[in-house]
Amino acid sequence: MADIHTVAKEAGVSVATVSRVLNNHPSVSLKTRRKVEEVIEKLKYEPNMLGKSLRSSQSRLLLALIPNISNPFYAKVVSGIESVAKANRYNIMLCTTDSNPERELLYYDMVKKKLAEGLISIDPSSEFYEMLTTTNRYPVVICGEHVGNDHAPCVSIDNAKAAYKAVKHLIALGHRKIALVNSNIYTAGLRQQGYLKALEEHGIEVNPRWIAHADLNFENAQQDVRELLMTEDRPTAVFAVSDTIAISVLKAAKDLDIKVPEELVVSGFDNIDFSSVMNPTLTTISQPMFEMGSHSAAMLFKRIADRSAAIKNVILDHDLIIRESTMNY
Amino acid sequence: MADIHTVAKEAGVSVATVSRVLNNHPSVSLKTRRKVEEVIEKLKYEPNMLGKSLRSSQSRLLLALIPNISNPFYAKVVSGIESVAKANRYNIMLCTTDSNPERELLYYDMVKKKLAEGLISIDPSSEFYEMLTTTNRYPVVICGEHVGNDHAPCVSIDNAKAAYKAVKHLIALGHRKIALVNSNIYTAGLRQQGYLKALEEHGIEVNPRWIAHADLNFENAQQDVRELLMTEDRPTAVFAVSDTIAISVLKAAKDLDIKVPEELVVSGFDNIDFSSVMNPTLTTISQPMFEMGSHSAAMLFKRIADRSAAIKNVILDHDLIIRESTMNY
DNA sequence: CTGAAAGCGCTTACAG
DNA sequence: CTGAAAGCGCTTACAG
Repeated sequence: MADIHTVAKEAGVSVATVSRVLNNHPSVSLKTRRKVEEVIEKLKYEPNMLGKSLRSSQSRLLLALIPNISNPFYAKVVSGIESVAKANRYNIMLCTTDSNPERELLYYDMVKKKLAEGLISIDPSSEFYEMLTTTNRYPVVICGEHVGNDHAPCVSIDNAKAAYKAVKHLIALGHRKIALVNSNIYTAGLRQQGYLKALEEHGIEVNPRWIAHADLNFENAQQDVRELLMTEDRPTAVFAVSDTIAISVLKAAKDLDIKVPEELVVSGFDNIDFSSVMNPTLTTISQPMFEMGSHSAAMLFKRIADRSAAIKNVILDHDLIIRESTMNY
Repeated sequence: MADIHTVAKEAGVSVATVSRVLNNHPSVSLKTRRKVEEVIEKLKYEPNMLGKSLRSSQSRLLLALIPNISNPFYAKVVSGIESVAKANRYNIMLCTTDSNPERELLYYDMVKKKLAEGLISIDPSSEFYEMLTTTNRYPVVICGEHVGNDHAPCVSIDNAKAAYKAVKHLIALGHRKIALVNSNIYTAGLRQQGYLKALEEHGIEVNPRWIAHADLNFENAQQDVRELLMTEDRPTAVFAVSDTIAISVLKAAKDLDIKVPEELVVSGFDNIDFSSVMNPTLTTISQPMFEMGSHSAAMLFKRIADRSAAIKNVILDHDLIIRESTMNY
């Protein structure tokens, strides 16, 4: 593969001139430019990014960390990130972590090692989250959670309040046997707070057997949820901390011949695309996914430009979307 | 940020020695190693990957291109890729393309520019696909399609045959008014061939009005599909080239009060997780997603190791999975 | 408008 | 077991 020296020699100019042509430096004469471009074309020369990035110490590359690609929620957030990155002529690369701290660290290392200039972590694991808020020294933004400090600014909705609102809705429908299906994402804790607060406000005692924990994977989640629904004294309402879990609840209910919403009402969280095509369609909380992404990216760019900039956390609005799974008949 | 020289000076050794410690070179004395490690720790030194990659001309990084992250099908393929990459101590980065040739080229450029050593393209756009099969000079593997040549080896199932099998199944149920819902992925063409072949074999005339085209996005797809179902002489069976489209068909049918499977049977393609939690559950074609990914990665490594290696295309098995959406009542 | 030269942060024969 | 030095492929003041 040709390098910049080969091109320079072939074109009868210095490597400095080739570099200037490559970077559209205005000082190159049209004639020289033409000749160099011709040689570049002829030799099919491709500039080596490693040399360029090393020298200029910028890769114009950002990382977006997501737990998995199965949850369509993340797709929307990422497209928000991409739109801002594009406007700044940066590329973004997607990294799936499976909520595995080791893998998160691996990508964080790529920032340390200068392969990328910064990173946005969407729904980080609690371990990674802890690390970021205590020892982080690199450009990082957390998306989907709002506890934070100077080590890593955050973009999120008010998760506790959103959960509170969803559970209030279930209570308003007349339910008092309300289950929570939790998961291992960090925000789940805040959503649980909202759930507890709503119950407390209405004097509903918390039944520990109705606080379940489910995997984000469908097959596992269905098994987890089935146990909850098969108990003698089963709940009449379920609040799940994620739509994928709520969809597993719908499926498990169908398998157990429990009618939704007649015998069981269900609320999810996230408003993923699939939630509106389910049968019944799913009540859920809608987060401003695109905006969460674009805000995160904007904050990251601020941090990259000024490592000591004071960046305010951003809390965005959310909506309760009522659909068939909690319709009153 | 400290660099290798700072560490060397502080430890009272040469940069060569620091480098050796970094790379676990066995020739370093225990005492020296200890001292260097101490300084690395103290200075929180992080080796710069750009310098390392430039010098050693390997980044140990692979790219996996997927059209979008909304389709859970890709998640499984990617995890197959990751398992093989991990075994080779390579990292993989996910890139979403929206089936946009420009974006595909952008990531291809990262390979050209040495940021990554190779690339696996899952369901490439036809433009990108053409480019790869004619002018590609870099380590690339195509996943999801099997036409190919020496420029880019491929891993796939026999898409035409799988579609043929699915449509045969619809015919066996007694249907003759069978619609095809197509999309813009490259494999769609092959799946259409299978559809046509099955009809032809059974002397069923092709009705052009029953060959529809849908976007892979839910909202758009539902609109596209609705038109098909609202015609006077509507089909009684639908074969969709992707599960996400088939799910849109289920949703549109529900909205139009058309009972599935009683008044309309539906088959999808891909066997994504959601297909089994739909109501009714979705008949579909299952591809060996994980294996498709792991084979692709293995082929890519072969190509990286030997740029002129002859690599055979791989065609894997598939299964027709019959579920409620085509049950006979 | 163009070139010679220094340097980005590493690795690796080579010599001792 | 260790170091001096060359070099990976670029960019960018500096000088002319």
